[in-house]
Amino acid sequence: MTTRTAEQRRTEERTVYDAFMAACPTRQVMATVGGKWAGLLVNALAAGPRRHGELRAVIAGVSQKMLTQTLRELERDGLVERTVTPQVPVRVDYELTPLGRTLVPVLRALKDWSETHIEEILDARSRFDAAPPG
Amino acid sequence: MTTRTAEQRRTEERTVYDAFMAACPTRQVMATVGGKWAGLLVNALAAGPRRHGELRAVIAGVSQKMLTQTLRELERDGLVERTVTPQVPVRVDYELTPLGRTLVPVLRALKDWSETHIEEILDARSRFDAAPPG
DNA sequence: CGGTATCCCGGTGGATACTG
DNA sequence: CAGTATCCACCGGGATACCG
Repeated sequence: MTTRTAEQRRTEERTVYDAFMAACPTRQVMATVGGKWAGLLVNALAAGPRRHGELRAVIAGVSQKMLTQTLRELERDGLVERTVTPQVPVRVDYELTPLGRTLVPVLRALKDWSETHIEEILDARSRFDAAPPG
Repeated sequence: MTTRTAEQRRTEERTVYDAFMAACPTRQVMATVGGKWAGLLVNALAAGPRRHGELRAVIAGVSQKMLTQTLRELERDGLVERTVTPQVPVRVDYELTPLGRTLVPVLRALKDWSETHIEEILDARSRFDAAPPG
């Protein structure tokens, strides 16, 4: 039988979708920016260049592993530039690239929306969680 | 000795940070909206009410588990309203709430930024990945 | 048709220790 | 000070099967 089963068709559709999703610009951006620390980092760097250690202090709570990792991702995407000054001990500065700076307003819009509506959301959650179980 | 060790201090700081992060509106919003499907879902619902099955078709690739799960989260946050019409078989419609609709422009801004700059990002990645290993 | 319940895998991200 | 290397716990999310 040449007819595909429902399973086969779904798997096929999913493959197609995967390709589509992988190409989706928004998802690709979210993969980097949607991370736990990326947003905070871009925000912190919006004020100007910062050293690794300064960021650790400002972001408070981030492990140096995640800090380095997130900075690498942002650097890879061309949002942040890493500058090494060879001295002892070595000095490393991070700053937003022009591309990175164009992202700041977008993130701030998201932040503004969040701060404006967080109460409504929290209220909605309370109501939802208190909803009759039947 | 009443003096705290460095470990203790760091753990303490992290606890404080945790409380702070947990309260951060942006992070709370991202927890819901940053999900793999939430954005696409809000976008799909921006055009009007849709049934569960319709969404499965439109979003193409989402499992019904994730669809239901994501819709629940959005409903819990008051962004989506779920309407059950008791008939056989039962009919369920989803639509954006007024609050949910205010999120649409913000998401679109993010989408626009992504589509505008995705090429630059992709280029940056290529350059970064091709960078001299030394 | 819409939803729930399980099981399971992989990625994210935290702790810790070590290098230059 | 900045970064790398492990190890590991947790959770998002996919597959599958079953309910109303």
